[in-house]
Amino acid sequence: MGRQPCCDKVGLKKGPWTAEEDQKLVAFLLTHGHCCWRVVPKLAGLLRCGKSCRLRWTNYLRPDLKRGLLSDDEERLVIDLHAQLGNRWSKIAARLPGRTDNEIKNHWNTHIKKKLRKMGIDPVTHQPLEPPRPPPREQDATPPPPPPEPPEQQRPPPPPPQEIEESEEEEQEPSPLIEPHEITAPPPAAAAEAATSNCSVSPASVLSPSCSSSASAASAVDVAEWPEPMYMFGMDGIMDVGWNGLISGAGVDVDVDPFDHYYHDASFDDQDVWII
DNA sequence: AAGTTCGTCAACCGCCGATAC
DNA sequence: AGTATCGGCGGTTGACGAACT
Repeated sequence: MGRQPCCDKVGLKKGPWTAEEDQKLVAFLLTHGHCCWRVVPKLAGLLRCGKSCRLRWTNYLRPDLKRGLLSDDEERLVIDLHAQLGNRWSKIAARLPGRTDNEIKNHWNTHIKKKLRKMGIDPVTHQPLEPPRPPPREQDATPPPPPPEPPEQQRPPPPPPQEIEESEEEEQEPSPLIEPHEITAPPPAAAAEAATSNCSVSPASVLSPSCSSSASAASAVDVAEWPEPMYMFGMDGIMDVGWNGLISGAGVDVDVDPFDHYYHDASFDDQDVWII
């Protein structure tokens, strides 16, 4: 006897999220934290799969996310890490605070790959590209060893010059290019947005590290009791208003840095970086 | 101005390891 | 011990806007 299914996938909405759905999800997670994703959509009043909620939250709604293009420093770091880790985007993302694996993966595929190729570097092996060869003649059909760009998933990551140690005690954590304090004081691009946000909130329930039903029950603001302002702005509003506004709108006590819990336990080691 | 192509990125899909039952 | 689900990951898709013809 296993667990209950995540979702029956019947009658569940797919596709782009609406502002209202975002608001519901954000409000719910900020007040309750996520106990287990399977029940989040139900409790939040969403016709979404829990998986979809998790994805939306981690890739778009998380309050600590930086928006916009990666800086040059971040880009360099991504390239460095990719050379060592290969396509392990989550590991790479764990070392870039405020960035998601999806974002990095997209940026890699759309920007960095091209850049590296232009520079004559193979984005897969990080070695200089071979000079273009004349097309093989028809008769010698035996394909030349390594094809220009074999499917990446079939290749192991390039042999790391020095494999990044992932164990906690041994890991020589390169001090992240972006220090935690820089997240609370985001880069110029985000500064204006952040200016409206003193980031002085942390719903205790959001801090609950795991499925502590007591925490969510004790501090829970019943979904039905969400304050009206929660619904007074659209998704753009969420970003514009800033998290102060969003959180205060959610009726949550505001006396702690809302982002603290994200880096408080950050080891930049594994997926456990983002403790909610 | 209209049509086409290209680039970007949010979201989905399917797989896998961990874990609850 | 075995089974089924959860949560997370990486790959892929498709919608949309920008650039180009």
